Amino acid sequence: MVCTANDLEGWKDFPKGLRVLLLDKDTSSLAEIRSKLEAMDYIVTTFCNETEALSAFSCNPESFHVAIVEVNASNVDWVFQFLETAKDLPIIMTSNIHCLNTMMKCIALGAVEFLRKPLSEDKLRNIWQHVVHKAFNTGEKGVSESVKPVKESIVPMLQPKLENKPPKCKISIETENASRALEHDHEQSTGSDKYPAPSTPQIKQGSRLLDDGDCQDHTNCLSEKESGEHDGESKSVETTCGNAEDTLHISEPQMPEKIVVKQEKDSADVSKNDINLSQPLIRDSTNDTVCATENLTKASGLNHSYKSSRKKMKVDWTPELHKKFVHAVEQLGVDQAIPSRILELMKTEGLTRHNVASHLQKYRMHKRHILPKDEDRRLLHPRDPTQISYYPHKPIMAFPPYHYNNAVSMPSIYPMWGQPTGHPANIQMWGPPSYPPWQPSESWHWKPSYPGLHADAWGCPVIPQPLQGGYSPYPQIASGLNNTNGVDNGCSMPRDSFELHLAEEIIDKVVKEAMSKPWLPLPLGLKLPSTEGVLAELSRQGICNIPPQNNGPSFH
DNA sequence: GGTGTAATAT
DNA sequence: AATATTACAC
Repeated sequence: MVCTANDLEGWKDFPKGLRVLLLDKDTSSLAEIRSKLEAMDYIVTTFCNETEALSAFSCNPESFHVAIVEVNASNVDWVFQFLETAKDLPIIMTSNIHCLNTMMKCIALGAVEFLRKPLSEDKLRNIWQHVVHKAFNTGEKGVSESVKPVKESIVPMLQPKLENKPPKCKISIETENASRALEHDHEQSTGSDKYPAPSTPQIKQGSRLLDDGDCQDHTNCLSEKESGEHDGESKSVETTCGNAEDTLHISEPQMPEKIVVKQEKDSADVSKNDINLSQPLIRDSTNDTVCATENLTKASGLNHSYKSSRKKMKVDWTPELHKKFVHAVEQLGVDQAIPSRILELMKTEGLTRHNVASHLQKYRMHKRHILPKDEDRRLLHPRDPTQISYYPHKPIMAFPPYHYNNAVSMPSIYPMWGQPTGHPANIQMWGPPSYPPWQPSESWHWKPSYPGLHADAWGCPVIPQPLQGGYSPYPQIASGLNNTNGVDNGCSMPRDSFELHLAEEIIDKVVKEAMSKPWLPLPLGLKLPSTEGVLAELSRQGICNIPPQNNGPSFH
């Protein structure tokens, strides 16, 4: 075959660079089509002469991924011959004439589509789909092992439309148009349900032979509305991939990461073989069917359930996906980390801006709730773990410092998760991997370990607690001093951690100085706890009477 | 129309 | 509980 599934796997900007053989007697038509194709970044080789075209193809069949061949009264025989010769090449016929017999014969001989002139840009844009179709439907030898299950799943996906026998969706792989075609069919209830979109992978070409010959009707189901970005992303995963380049989803690292749709219940029903669990997951909260796909996924291949199945896909923010997210945020920097940009960087199929926004919101909230405290503590607490630790059970520096105006490269400090082989439930995805798992609720809504202590209300250390366990408020230190889990977190400190270390020592000195000499003004950077905070805290601890003179350290 | 946030729904 | 959705302000 000219283009195999394996070829497509490494094709990053697909369908850009698609090599098109274009044959047309009419030079003006030729030029017009060529310019349209080239505008789509297709590589076009034009021919006015059949012989030249044939010889060019014969000399190097690999030069072309797809052909667009004009049929006219004079070259019909040649066309038939060409179709026989180039069976593996997806050949699209075009013509001004409208002879059903000719069309049927072309199709029967393997032409993938018959387009009536003039060719619209949409029609031309979607010629890549035939390449994909051929790549995936050219016989077992031409299909890579990894793709076979996917390919096999396509048939039951599409067959119900023809045979009215609803299968259970396990995996689907589809092109943009395939899903859009379904959507189109469903929403518009056109009478063409029997036929898959002509520009999409099809079960059998014979179905097209049943057509009345009006290619226009089913030539291209990608309407303008569909090809444009419409605001369906919040409701449908499928609709988020706006352009063709983004919509070829073949299992391949270079391709944008795919998302798996799974059902929350009944997951046992799902063929485990069909699901790549390392992929991000999207759960269809509507019908709870797990569907894994190499690309856009929907929970059911059934037309009747399509609408419901495409309602709400919950994104499962797996560690990998979250890592990707974090990486994107880091790349952009805090200032630039907005949902749309993050989404771009993440290059994750099926993920919508809304998904990212939602996650970003959560992410920011978490940072905001956790980190300011950390920052405060970092500023105000002695570093020496032998001295003070209010949070003996929790590594409060689960996150690196978060600066709104100066992004810190988190992964460089704390490689997020770092559990490539899945994510046990107890892994705290928002924290570094080298700490004992927290209860998620604790990580989200930090509460002091000791109910009596409200460190938030206290701007400075006032009630020293003996250090328990090996944890310090400063994970680097804790793990460096007491590396209980074998992860060398302390050594993974970034280059500037040395400066950080020095800064902390200085701060320690300042804090100690301030505590030992409470009569002196507080140095910059240290602030007093509010009176309300002090009183509230004292009252929480059952201290209602404040003696005129305090023993021990005091800021008053 | 995108973004951020909080509240609310699923 | 996690995520999506919504409403609102900017």
